[in-house]
Amino acid sequence: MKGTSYRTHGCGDLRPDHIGCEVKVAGWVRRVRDMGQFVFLDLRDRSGIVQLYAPKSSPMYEVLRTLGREWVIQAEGTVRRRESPNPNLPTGEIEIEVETLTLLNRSEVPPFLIEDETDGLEELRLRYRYLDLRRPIMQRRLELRAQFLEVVRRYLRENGFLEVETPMLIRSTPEGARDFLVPSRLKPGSFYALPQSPQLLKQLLMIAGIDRYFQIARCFRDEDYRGDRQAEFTQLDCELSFVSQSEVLSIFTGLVQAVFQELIGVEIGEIPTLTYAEAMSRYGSDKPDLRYGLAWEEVSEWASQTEVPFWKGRRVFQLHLAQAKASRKLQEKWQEVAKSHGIPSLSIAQKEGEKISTSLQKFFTAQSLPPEAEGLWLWAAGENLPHAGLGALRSAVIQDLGLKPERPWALAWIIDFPLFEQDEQGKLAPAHHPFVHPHPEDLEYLEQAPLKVRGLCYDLVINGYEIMSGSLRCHAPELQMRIFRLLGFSEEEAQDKFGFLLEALGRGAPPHGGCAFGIDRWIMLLAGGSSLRDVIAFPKTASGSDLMLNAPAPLDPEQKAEILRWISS
RNA sequence: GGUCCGGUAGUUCAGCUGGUUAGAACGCCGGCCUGUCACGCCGGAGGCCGCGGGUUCGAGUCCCGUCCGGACCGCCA
Repeated sequence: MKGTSYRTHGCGDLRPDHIGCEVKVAGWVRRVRDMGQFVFLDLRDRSGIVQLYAPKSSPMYEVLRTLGREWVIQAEGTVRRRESPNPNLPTGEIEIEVETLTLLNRSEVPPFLIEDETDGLEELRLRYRYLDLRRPIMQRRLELRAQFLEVVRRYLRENGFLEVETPMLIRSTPEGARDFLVPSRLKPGSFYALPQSPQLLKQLLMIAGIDRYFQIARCFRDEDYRGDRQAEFTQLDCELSFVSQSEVLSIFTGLVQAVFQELIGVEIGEIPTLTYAEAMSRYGSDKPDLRYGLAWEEVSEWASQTEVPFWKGRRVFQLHLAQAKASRKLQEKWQEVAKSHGIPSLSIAQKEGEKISTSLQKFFTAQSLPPEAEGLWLWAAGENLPHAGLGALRSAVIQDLGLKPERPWALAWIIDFPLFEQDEQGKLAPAHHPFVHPHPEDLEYLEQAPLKVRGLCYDLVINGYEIMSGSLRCHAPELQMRIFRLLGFSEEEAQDKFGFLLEALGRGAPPHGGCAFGIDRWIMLLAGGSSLRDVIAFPKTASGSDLMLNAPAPLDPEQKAEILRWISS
């Protein structure tokens, strides 16, 4: 740390090399320990903690012992070797014998411990976020986030990307999440929307010839929040022209490798690719947690040759754990899980040597299974097996048996997502967003069998979290219009909502595609946390309020009246 | 929008089927202590039991409403 008029060193920077030096430090009082004949004081700043010392014979003794926690002080003194070192502290071999002390500011007694292991609950920590962020562990998380941005910027710049900012006040588009709206004063009755993502703007940048773009973009979605979902969140938003899907994946594999390597020293190697169809049938999820090898296997053929009557003519999926044992209670719980996810039949068997215990007793002996196979089996059967149910069962089994991950990090590209899905009313809806380029092999039956059409899109899944999502986009206006028509937009509606895009596509749009990383979530994983709020400096609660600023808040009456005038005209 | 859990000292919590003066630990304040670093020891202060209503002789405890926080479902292209 560079010195200023307030300090010559950071508290945590002092080492035995400094013994004998006259130093000046400034920071917050972490704790005072008055021993009678002398006093110790732990002083904290961002660089760490150093112990101040004053013997009773010094005039500083009386000064130090009366200081309160979190008071801001400046101390001047001589670095000396400790009589009893503390090996748990980087500065544990030295202390500063204080000669001059300046009180820079007092502090109220803090409502919770300003320590890595705090006693404050999250609600309190959010209310006094500036105190929460004073905790070393929180500062390390902010540091990790800053390093992340640094690595990402460097990698992308080295690969020819241009960082471009796009506006926050844009217009609302009909699909997707609910928009946050901003009333316009100069055009009463009209509204801006805050971007859910810079999707269309970055496509326009490609048409502008920017070629390779990125942005650390703040995005806003007015939906309900969760531990891993905030009203505003940060995306690493990227778009490239003149690239194939595999080229996009290869460029961003490099980025992901660089981040893991430089931030946490982990070599992730190549990232395996899984199709959507494989992911769904093996793991029951399009974002499987692949730290666990456990996978469903279709055994319909084998099942039809057994005596089990309700397996005949049905599809049967099997989950086998060679080492595992499940109590009756757990088995009942899994039956509930299966039932609540619409799985028609779940059978469970436990085999040890020649002994087998199963609800299939009547139709089934130990000989029905290969002799060397042991452990726990689950069989889900039905004409129609909802994949989500298989996924929920797999998660439940992993959690309830307390399975240990086979590896700390499991990454995968998931590709070949369907382009469309059906909503509740049976209407066609984009599975991803309406600008995804259909898979060229499936283009011919776009109109005939739209649900079978795959998109040129890809997700990156890390430990069961969707960290990045992207696609190649439609660059031909005719193709984009075909998609809009399938989604039920008339020519006029499409022109009204997306006219600017269709027009731009008709003015020399290059083939292009890109992606967006949810970086809050990714940094959360890298920091080893399970809450987004721990890696965002000033996060909001699950109901979207900021407990420190007390936002959202009612308006002044005059302000409110003015807004209402704009809105209703 | 729905379901569930919680709200008691500065903090984290306990408080049984309703029953005298609502507790503990940490923190805070005062005193003592020659090497602490979660210092130790002695003493003390500290409570609209989230808010409003109801039931009851009597409510922290039961009921209704409301606000706040959390988890989950819906939602989040």
